[in-house]
Amino acid sequence: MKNVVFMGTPDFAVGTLEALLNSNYTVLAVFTQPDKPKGRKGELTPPAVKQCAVAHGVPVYQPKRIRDSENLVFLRDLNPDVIVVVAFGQIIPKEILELPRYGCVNVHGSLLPKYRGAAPIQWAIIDGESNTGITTMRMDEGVDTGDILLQEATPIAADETAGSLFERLSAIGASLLIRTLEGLEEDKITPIHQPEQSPTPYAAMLSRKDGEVDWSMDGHSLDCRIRGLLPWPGAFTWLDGKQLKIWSVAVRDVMSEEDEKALPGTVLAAEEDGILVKAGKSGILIRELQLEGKKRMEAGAFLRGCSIRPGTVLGRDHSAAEDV
RNA sequence: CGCGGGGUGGAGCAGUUCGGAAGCUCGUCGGGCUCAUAACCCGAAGGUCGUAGGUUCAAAUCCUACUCCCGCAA
Repeated sequence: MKNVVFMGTPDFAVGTLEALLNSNYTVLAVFTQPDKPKGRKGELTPPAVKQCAVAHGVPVYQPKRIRDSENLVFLRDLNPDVIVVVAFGQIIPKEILELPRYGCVNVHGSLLPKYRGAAPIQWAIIDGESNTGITTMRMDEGVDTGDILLQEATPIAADETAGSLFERLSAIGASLLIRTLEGLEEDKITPIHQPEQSPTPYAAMLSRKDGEVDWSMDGHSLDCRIRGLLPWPGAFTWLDGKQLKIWSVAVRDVMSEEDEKALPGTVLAAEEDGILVKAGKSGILIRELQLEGKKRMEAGAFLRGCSIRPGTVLGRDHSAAEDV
């Protein structure tokens, strides 16, 4: 086995592509998503994988629909021994899956069958899992349901964010893929069939809306959720009708009797080390935040310029009533 | 030309509506109180008010252009 076609799109896939480029395998071509408008000005930006491929002089193809028959014809001509797919972002049709001799190998950011779907890394943190990992699998027609080839686990730290976990898993994925290809070649891997049902809900892609904080959730769950949402889409709530982004929190369980009665989202205290907010039946200390139009800053700095009285209620439903 | 907020000593902000002495909460430095302190009291330093131009007797404030940062939308 020598010739590889790579399909991938975001940062997460770049590590694996680089590992392939630095290996004995030959990357015939790279498939990635079309350039998309990005940022405040909507400038057309190429995906991270494209930038990497271009830098290494590998031919890049950006079909809008991988299903279109011309792609199948083209791939047939390339005749790769294997197609490596990492966070590509399009469903690959059966005809392509069956094309290469060794099939299509996918690098997935969870320990399958857990967390099938587009955002496995984030959801593992949101659910408060104590560990997760990388799975390489031979793709079939289902989403992340193919036979498992190799797995490597990594613990989820107490202060883990999706961003930090992404970085780590990206590196693990790169090395695990190379080992997987070598293992396949030497016929040393026994594929393991996945159970029909995943033990976890489908890990759907996150959107900005998922970032709105539900203060009725208890402190620990909220902490996990906020960390799972960082750095994108991020968690936010509302203060006086303005959006307030939350960057860093700590769970606080100890509450006075009076605090027990407070509504979820109520500010219980605002001090140098943070803003204590009622969350579910416990509390959350907001340590780093960012008000709409302002920069990210620590709670102490924020309070020096903008005082928040205890009793203020954060959230959409209360911001309107605040003015009364 | 997508919508909106902002740039004021080292940090975070007020002041701009209605032009007329540069303020607030901290930090820093010096002194005092104290067994002691990040606590308290007294004092000091530190700012071309994003840049350039314009109006005016007078501009942080009004007008024009530019620039940088941020929230939303995609």
